Amino acid sequence: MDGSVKTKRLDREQRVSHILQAAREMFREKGYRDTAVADIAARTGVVEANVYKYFGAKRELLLKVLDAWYEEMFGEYAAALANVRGTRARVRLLIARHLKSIKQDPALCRLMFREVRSEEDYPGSGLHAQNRRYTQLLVDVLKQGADAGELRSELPLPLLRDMIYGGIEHHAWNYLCGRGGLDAERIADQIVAVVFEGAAAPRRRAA
Amino acid sequence: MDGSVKTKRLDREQRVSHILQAAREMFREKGYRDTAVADIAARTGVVEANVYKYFGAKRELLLKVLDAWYEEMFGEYAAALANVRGTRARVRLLIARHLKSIKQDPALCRLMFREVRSEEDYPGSGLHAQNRRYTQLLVDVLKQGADAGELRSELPLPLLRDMIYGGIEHHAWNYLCGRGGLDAERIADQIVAVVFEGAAAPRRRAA
Amino acid sequence: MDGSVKTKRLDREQRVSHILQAAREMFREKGYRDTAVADIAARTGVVEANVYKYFGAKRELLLKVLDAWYEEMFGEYAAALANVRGTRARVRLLIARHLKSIKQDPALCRLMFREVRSEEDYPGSGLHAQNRRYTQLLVDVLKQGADAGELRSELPLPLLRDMIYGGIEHHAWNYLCGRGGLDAERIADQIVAVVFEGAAAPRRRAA
Amino acid sequence: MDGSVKTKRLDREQRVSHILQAAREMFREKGYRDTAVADIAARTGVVEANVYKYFGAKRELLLKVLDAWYEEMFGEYAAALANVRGTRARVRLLIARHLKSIKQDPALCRLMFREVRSEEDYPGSGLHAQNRRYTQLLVDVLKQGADAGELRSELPLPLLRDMIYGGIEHHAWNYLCGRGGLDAERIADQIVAVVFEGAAAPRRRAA
DNA sequence: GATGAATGAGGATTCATTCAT
DNA sequence: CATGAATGAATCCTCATTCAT
Repeated sequence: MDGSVKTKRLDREQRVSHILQAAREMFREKGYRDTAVADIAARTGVVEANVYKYFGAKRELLLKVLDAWYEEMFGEYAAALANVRGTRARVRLLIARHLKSIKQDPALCRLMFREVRSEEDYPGSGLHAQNRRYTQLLVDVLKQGADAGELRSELPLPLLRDMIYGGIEHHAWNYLCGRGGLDAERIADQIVAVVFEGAAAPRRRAA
Repeated sequence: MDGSVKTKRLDREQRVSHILQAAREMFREKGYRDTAVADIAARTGVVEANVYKYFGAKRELLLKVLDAWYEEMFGEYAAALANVRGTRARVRLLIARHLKSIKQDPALCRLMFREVRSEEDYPGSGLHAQNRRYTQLLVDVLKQGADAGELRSELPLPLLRDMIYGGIEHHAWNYLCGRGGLDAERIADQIVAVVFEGAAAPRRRAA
Repeated sequence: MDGSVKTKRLDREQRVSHILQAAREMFREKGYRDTAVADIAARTGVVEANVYKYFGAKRELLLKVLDAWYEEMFGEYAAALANVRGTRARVRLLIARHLKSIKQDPALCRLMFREVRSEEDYPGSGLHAQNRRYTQLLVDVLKQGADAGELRSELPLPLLRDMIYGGIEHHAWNYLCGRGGLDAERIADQIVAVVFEGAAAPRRRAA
Repeated sequence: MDGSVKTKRLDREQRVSHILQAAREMFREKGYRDTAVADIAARTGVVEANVYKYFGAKRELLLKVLDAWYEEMFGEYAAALANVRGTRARVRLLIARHLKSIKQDPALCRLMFREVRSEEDYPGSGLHAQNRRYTQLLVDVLKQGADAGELRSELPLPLLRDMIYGGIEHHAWNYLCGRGGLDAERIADQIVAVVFEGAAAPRRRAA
């Protein structure tokens, strides 16, 4: 008797998962605006109204798709971080990983900028929280670095985070728009260098 | 006897200017998508078709509005720059100015991100060129700093530019979305500090 | 209490049929260009978007309407043909029938000329095929006549078909444009006479 | 003093002629509907309102363009006809000429069918008269043939005319729509043969 | 006679979303 | 739970034509 219930549950979960998968593909291929709910329903093999059964609105689909994406990334990064020591190496890891994520799925990345981050419903949303958790990884690493004396203690960490992620995004923009390449390793090195050493020419030691 | 106002006959230049003004206001108030061309026409006091006479498409209006905005900013910044010496001070000037521009007209700023930068017609457009000219101001200052020996010579200048502008945008995002404040001076100081000194704790002098 | 009538829920087939019917009527009454899709929707008792649900574009409606028309005519003619023997009588039948169709529904006839036949999407369309099938009836009859020795064997059948149908249309044009009458029987006789005997005066037998 | 007047006159005529020329070209290239009055004005090098100075409406331009076309053709055909004797040869001349005109300027030919002949303002228009004068050439030739005893006397001449011109148009349709070729001489021969000898197999003389 | 600014009206199409069955 | 019929609202853009200067 409960077997059937469990089966039902699985069905529902699978259905939701299928729809999300279809949505992710379509959004990737055609973008958010150019994807009709009907398209997603069709690809999933269900009817439009069915999509609304599981997701209240088209936008929710978008949010859920990106949420899942962050979930994946977060898990991977956190795991990778566990194996690396030294603030500099850890920062570099997160930067390189972020760049690689952009390379691997630029379409989803664009969705974040184009369709989500600018919208009014983003701040406070679950996706926003997810995003914070994601970038918080970097802040934590920086914090640990500061605590360990590897970084200046008075640094405005959130600003540093913004300069890193913002810089990456700014820099990757052309790539995201389908133009040019993206050499993750090299850029990661350069960012780390700027962040740690700064741009100022070293003072002559003596006199 | 009725309330209708006969549209005054203006020459092309004036009419174009009026339409642009109205568009700027409407876009600011309601955003791009939620502004109908008819709205702009109404505010200008002309008929919709008249708008299309001078601007081939709604999107062109958006581009022209932002173009004019950059034009204004560029002129101001370049002028201000002429009065300041020292790389650090000059960089700080541009950062603070940029932050203030964001504070002053966050709506136009959002338009750039939401509606323009992500779109396919942006790269290669006149607005893109305008934007490059704008950010190039900073690159030039950095370049001069490097030439003068104030900055490391091997710095990847474009990346530095991206970290600064990207960092600013990332950091200002909440403000842009109508949340929180923006202390331009303080942030400018912090960014300059990070950029010039870097985040690494200074090495102990001795052994 | 208001006059609005709740649209009855119909299944796809019926709805499509109703829309087609309404389109046929409107096109007949006001012509293609002067009929708005909204008009058709209103007459059908549904909303505009509903029309687009079943017909991708206004033009598709036109094509479908005419397709149905040809379908009707083809069935009737083919049936009638089965009961008549002799090439001359069979040819005459098709000519008279065609003339009568023109008389009966000149508006649809005009639609073919004004809106369809001249357009680029016509050749190769389903309607084109339908039209060929229709006129092929005549070619087949002529072919049988030639095989039976009633017609010259070397006749260019397609040209003959064109002279007959083209002649009919040319001749009926005034009627189609709402001027003058159309005596189908008499014209059919005349055409048949010209086609079979030709215009040349019979050679004097002797000498 | 009257010299200046004459100059003015010439100016006006030239202006009209230029506009007509431009209209003819544009209509040929882009069709009637897809040509804006502004296009014609631009090509002529004048302002839109100027076109309206000389032609009351866009449609008048179309009519005038085609009128001039018929004028040219009529002159040529009438002249050519003067040198040919024999009804059959004369009929064949007109047919071949008509086919060649179609070949030479299919675009203008299409304009007649698509935009003019089907419209309500055509019957009774000057262009209609022009067209009648043009086709009347053939009727006159046939009439002369009948009077001379070369053709049956009881023939319905207008119908014969319609079968010939209608047949030609029907037959040339594919060519007019940009598909296939058009062998004027061969088709002319075939039409003449059908018209004069008819389609019926010659009766066996004897028994 | 020319200019060019301004108009007015029209019309197809798209989609997210709901609701009766 | 699934279906799919129905909706409603929104908007860009085109163009022939007129009229003040």
